[in-house]
Amino acid sequence: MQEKYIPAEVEAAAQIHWQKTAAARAVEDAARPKYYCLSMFPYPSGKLHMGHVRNYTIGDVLARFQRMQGFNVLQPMGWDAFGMPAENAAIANRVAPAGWTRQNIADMKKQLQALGLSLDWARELATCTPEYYRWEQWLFTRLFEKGLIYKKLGTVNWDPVDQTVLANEQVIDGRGWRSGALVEKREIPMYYMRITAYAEELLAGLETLSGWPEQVKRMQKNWIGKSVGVRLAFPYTLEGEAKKLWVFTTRADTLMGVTFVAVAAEHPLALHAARKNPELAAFIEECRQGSVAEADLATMEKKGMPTGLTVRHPLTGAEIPLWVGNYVLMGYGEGAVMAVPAHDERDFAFAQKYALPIRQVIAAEGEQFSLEHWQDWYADKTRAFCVHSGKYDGLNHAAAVDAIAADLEAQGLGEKKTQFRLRDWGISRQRYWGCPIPILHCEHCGDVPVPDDQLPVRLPEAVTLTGAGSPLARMPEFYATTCPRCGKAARRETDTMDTFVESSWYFLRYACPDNHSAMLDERVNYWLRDGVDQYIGGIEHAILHLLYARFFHKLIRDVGLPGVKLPDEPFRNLLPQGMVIAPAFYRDSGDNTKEWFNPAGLDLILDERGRTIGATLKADGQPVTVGGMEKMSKSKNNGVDPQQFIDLHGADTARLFMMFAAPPEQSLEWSDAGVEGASRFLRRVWRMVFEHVNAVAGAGHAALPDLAHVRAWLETQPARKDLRRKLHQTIAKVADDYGRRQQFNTAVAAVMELLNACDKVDRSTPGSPETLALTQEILEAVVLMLFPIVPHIAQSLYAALKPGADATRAAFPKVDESALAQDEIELMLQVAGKLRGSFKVAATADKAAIEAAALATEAAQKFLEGRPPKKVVVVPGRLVNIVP
RNA sequence: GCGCAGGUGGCGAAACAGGUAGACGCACUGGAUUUAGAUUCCAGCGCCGCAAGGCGUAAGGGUUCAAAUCCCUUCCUGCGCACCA
Repeated sequence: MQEKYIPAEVEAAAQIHWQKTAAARAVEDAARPKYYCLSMFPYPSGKLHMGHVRNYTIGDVLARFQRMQGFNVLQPMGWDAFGMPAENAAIANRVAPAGWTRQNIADMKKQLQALGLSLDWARELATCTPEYYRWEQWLFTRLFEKGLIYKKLGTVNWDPVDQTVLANEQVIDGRGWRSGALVEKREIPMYYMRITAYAEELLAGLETLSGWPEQVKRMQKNWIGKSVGVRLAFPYTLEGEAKKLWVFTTRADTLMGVTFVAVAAEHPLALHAARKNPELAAFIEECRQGSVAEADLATMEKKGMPTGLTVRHPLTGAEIPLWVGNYVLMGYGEGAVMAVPAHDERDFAFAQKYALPIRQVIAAEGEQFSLEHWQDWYADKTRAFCVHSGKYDGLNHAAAVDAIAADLEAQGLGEKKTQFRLRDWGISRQRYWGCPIPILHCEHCGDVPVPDDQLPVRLPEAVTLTGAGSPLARMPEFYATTCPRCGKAARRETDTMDTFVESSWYFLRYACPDNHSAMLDERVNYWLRDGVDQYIGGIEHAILHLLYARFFHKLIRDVGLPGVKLPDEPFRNLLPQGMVIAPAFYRDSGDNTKEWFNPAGLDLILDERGRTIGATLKADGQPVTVGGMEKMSKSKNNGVDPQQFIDLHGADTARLFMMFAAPPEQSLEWSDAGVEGASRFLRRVWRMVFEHVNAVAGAGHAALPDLAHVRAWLETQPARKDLRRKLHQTIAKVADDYGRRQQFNTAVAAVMELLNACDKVDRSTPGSPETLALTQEILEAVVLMLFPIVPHIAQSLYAALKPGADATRAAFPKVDESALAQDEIELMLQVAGKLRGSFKVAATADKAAIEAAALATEAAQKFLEGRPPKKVVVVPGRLVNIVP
């Protein structure tokens, strides 16, 4: 064994060994329990970032631990390869998105391999290949025929200068990111997936996901947003014709307090009124400006204008003014809302602004209604009741809703209805680099799904991108075709699918990526028998991706594939991982923008306590401003390049630092000093093994004594007996941290503590065959306990400790229960809840004996001053609290 | 704006079921080894205080024998908001 730890050599050797032995290859084996460990696949942006390293290290730690526990582990990897960055790169660098993406995949694969992840590369897939997306198209046609995909108008961001649809991300302060033009909302036909048809099941399914964090389930529940309310109509007459304006409300009990009704700017009624009202037309035009992002809509100033039209109150028949409001969304519900200013904050602010009447219809016992103090008790459904509401006066919330709904229903003006906040999923994108939507438009037959024998609809790869619309729409060789039903000329759909569609089912395809005749086959039944065992990925995916994937999984289950049986939920356990953050440094550029500097190009100025109080740019020696901790990103230029880092310190150091610095779900602060600590620890373990191996060789014993002999010897060696207890306590703790708690930082800390204890004892007594045997037991366990996190160095050290042994095939160390037994334990002594000392009792002592021992302590005597205690609380195994 | 998290020494964090606050690591200080540096080793390290002791988990209040942990109010930070992935 070499004295010096050289990560590059150790890691290369281990990786070659794993490759030769196909250590990570996953093969179906009905006789063995499986463990499917899945990390969210990356977008091939070109370079791995630290968020990836963290994500995949967590996955690898769990995969390796579960292998040591005897499971048949599948840990696959692939590429979420369609998306906008490839198009942006294509425009900027005049390279085709396909080639750019493939090169990035090749580069990133090398980086992933350098990390020593135990991935089964034989199952690698990329979503931009026809072998993958053809099945997505195939499924699309099935869903289209079942009515689970349909067409309707949807609102998008339109850049009037670049003549293109923009993603929300491309709209900055209401303007197009390239053109700077004011963005407009525009309605275009799009295909939608009927996720609302699964709303109930998606909601109910959350209850079965015991392996998901409550936080994520709550977010999904609120996102689905089931509410029971009343759909009701305000009748009106337009050009002599009787019509109804429908709205939905969860507070029908406030119906008598309605003082106006508001519709969206795009609502037909608003457009009708605007024809004769130029001022209103101008306002509607103004409402068209800005992005469609909900956060923008919700934070903008609420504005409105009367249409001059009125609707009638459904119960009283009173005339109610109809307004246009910029906060009412056309694509949401009915595109109209009833307003009760007295009992809704947003309506209240709107009414104040435009001097609209405010009418109290809810009161509570002992509460005075005022415009400042009604929110406090309005929502308190146990106390509030109707007032100024005619026959409904005195009814509480539920009774009033029932009565009002019944009266509305009798007149055909409303009914109780369950509504979801969840909206159907618009999947059409007017972009090139995505999966083509397999639809043909025929003048005679309408929208016709592409027949199976014409699938896949291949995305042409030789294209020129201009930034204005999709090149597919300019390629007759792509879109010109004939209708499979009538044989006449037809036009192929040129929109592509939302890339969320590809990422909604890739985890199923890993089971059988080589099947060219079916989407999935019976291998799925093995790997997904009860779903993916562990899914790991960024918390930012808590709602959208995870909800879409759950939905898609159920769609595939219900379409039914021959020989395939899917569980109801795809992901049994979910571990959402926090971000990697680092300090960001900048200079103000004067024009309200900031120039960000990478820490690699800076000299940091530290105060006497080691805090960063300033920094200068190496290039010019001038100061830069120290910003806060930010997510590592291109825009803040605060990223650390994983590859450079691995070249410098090794993959194991990177993995150890990432696992030790914070628990997986928390954000992780990058720190060069912390990395130094991780590196130091690995050198220390290496040195301890080196010294031990040399000591064993130098002692020249024929063989180290066996366990029975060592146990007997320990009875005469209390310090070493304690050390062996500590070893087995540590094994129990580390196994629990890996398996149940998934807290790797405390697992590492426990091993460090064990080594600290080991060092202390060792120095106090000389070596002997028994000592060496105990140290051997400890070091073997330490190396195996660390193996999931730092597999390369552990591979080397295990072979050094046990020549010929392969750590990759080793089982996780077992706890020796007999080593855990303890004769005497220490308890804390509290007086009036304050810690005043401690005392020892026999481990078998009962409550009475513990209490007696506590009262006999000097500290207790001092505080009691001879008086009997008022109360004594005994918590066995922990403490005694004496209340004098 | 709405939804969901989080806030503990100089720093990253630990405290798992309401029961020893600060494990483990970093930084720092003192010492040893070394030609020097790096490395390594030993000791110290929440705040105030000579000490006894007191105070201390964002702020304020409450429940309890006992609160970082439970409840209420406020403040701050992060994530998501449907076309970034």
